[in-house]
Amino acid sequence: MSVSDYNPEEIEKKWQKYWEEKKTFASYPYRRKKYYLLEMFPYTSGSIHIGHVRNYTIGDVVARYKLMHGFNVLHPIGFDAFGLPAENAAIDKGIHPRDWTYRNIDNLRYQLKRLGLSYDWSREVITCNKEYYRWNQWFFLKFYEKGLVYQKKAPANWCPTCRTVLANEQVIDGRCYRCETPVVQKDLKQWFFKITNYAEQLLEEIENLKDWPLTVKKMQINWIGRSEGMEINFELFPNGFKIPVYTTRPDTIFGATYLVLSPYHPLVEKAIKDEPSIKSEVEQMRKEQLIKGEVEKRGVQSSLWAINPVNKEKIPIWIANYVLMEYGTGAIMGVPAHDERDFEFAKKYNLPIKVVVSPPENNFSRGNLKQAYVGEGKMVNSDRFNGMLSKQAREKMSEWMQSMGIATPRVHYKLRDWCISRQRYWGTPIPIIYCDRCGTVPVPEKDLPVELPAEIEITGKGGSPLKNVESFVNCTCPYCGGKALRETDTMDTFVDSSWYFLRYASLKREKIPFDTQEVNYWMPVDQYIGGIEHAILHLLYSRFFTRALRDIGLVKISEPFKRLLTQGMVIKDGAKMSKSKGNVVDPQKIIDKYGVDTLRGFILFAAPPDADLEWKEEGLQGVHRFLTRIWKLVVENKAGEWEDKFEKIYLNGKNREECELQRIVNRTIKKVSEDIENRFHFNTALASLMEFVNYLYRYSDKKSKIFKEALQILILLLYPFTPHIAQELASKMGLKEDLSHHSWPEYKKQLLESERATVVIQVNGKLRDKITVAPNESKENIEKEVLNREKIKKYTRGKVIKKIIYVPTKLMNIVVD
RNA sequence: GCCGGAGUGGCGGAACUGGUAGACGCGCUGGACUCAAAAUCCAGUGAGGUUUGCCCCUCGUGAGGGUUCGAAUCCCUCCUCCGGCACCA
Repeated sequence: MSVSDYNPEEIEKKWQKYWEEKKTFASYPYRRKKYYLLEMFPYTSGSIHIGHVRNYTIGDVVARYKLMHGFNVLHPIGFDAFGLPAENAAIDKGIHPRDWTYRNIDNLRYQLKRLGLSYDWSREVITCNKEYYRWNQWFFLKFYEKGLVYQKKAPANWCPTCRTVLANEQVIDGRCYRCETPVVQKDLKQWFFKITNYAEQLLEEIENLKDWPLTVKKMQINWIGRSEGMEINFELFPNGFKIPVYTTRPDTIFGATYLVLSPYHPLVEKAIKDEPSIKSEVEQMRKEQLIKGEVEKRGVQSSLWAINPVNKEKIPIWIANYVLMEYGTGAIMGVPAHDERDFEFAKKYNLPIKVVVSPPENNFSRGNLKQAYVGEGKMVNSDRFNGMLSKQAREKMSEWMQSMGIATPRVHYKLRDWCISRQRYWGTPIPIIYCDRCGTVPVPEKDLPVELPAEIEITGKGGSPLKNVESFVNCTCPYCGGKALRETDTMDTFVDSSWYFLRYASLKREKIPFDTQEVNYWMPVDQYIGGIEHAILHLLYSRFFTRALRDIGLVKISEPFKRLLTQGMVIKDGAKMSKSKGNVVDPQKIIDKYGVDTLRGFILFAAPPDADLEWKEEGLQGVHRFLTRIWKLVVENKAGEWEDKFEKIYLNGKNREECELQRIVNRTIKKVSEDIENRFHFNTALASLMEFVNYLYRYSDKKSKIFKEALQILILLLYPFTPHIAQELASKMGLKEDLSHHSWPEYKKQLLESERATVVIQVNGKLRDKITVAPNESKENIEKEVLNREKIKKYTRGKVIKKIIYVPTKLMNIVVD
């Protein structure tokens, strides 16, 4: 490479080996103040990509920084090893999912180690090991006992050609990703976790997550989707059968001109019986509803009629594709004047539109609306409520309807129960047995784990692959001893990732999922770092799981992740890196060329962690140059032994240059510490280190003791970012200690400011001059001085000085007429 | 449509609570070293104007208004891009 003998590969491998042999990053409970740092574990696909490197590098900086502050840091890693791609590999390449997965894990582990990350490898978790997934089964049984698990029919994506169930991500534009056959929906009996039991808690307690990004919190709030309204009973005419509808606008009930049932509403069967000609129409609508996205509204009028309970009006009952069975009661009152969707529908089918809320402007002609009016206003056409404000009417009418026994207040959520059944092989078997005599029975705890059979043929055809493994399917009922069949679905892999952080936090774990005492010591995770794509599902499921385990008595806490950082994407040529775009950068190649420290340094320097990062090869060279400059600076100027009395640097400044160096050292320590601690702005921290290095290059007396001390500080500050070169240079300077055990330098407040401050002088807010003053100089003295300056006189001559604003040590603004 | 986030030099990005806009890096230009190149080191680098030259002036943070002594930062209106949700009654 050149003059410098900085050889990244050699020193990086050397220190990686050292850390591994010394178990530098092994952690044990109950000592000192704990700090649990976690990055989202990788899915076991092929190899590490730049996104992983970014994620794990950010974490590593924080881990090493916290270690230097004396924290007992828990920093584990593992592998999210169950999932669909393993089965795809089996189909495409004929490799057993298990072999594919373990081969990938070996590769990933090797690559992660080459990144020099400060992991406690002894805590590694691999979710496809039976030692791990048996506890998924155990939790399933516990949840079952608690009534948090139930089974119901639910539609699954079905490809008629492949004769298999597809995951949502395998359905592309309504077609099978493999053969492009249109996907149909098929009702299957599936297992659900009752996450909706926790909907209110999960929503309310979002506000306790003070250190989570606002966007993630907003996304979860929207996802849970709480709404308050009334359930109002309409009556079927003439027999009085009750049809409850849910609305958030009970104030508009006098404007209901029809009633709509979801095509899946139970009453629809009766409607079809009465009027068989609508059957095909209804079936068409049912199909339409299963397709994602908005379709044109359509419906059909049934032969049924309903009575509006407040005015006894007889209104028609329609069946329409825009009403969902899963939300509310599956039936709505149609108020076209005040609901956009009802309006669109009523226009299409010429249904009457009755205004009951008059907007404040109040000049709209009845029956001639261009669009629905959804805002607040004055009640009209609403009997005794006329003239009342709609907001008030909402309360009064609710009370009134309640007192008549026709309505009850209701809260609804968009959040649905979590369907955990997957018709897949490579996942955790659901521990359930179907017995003809005893029915659906859970596998007894003592029989866990229900092991995934090794012998399997995966074809991508048919239903659950486990159905064809007779030795798996056929079993005996644990209660009556008779012949029985096993459940052949496996669990959603989000179950695996909903508690892995608890498993990490426990060293004793053969006979238990985790040690409660240890987990109570380590939890919650103090800092969690990962991609924004997990903002909803993974993070919400983990919050649910933690609460469920709390209620079973296994953990104390409710929130698993105290502080969350969602890192931005890595962009190249204006697009997210992806194989299909062909813009993928292989981290291994970068490491081979520049070393890990350069790669880490660049990723940290190019953008703050929560912003997207633009990949630029040239930027790497800049960071490499920076590291080489440090290398040269230290190697050429180190002298004597590493001196561990850093306080000297605060006291020993004798001449002007030394005093300036002191000041810069102190400012740099402050800047780097605060950038890491408060904001994770590693880019600006590194920028200040670059400025520091540039200054040290210009420093004249490089043989002085104070200069050597400055170099030591530089190395300490550098360590979290580029640990290998920092550790090597420290050792070259004679330090025997591991830098992660060395204390972080502290700055002295009184040495941050210089004896002279530069004050900017403005006239009417425009920069005109600068002046250096003593920091404690009085406003009056500075004023006197400033107003006498020729430059300033030029602007004040002949003008009236109205005001002078002085911001001490920073700025003086002279305001003239 | 609704909810977030972002728009700053040729580029990535700084400016933390309103107080010198453009730190740091890349790129580019010039110089030193060299037979030459690479590497390295030093200097310059928002746009425009003015000047022999240091100087100095004007404009400038997506657009337009406003608040303020002072706005990239706060308020209003709008545009563009990115992400999430999307018939949830």
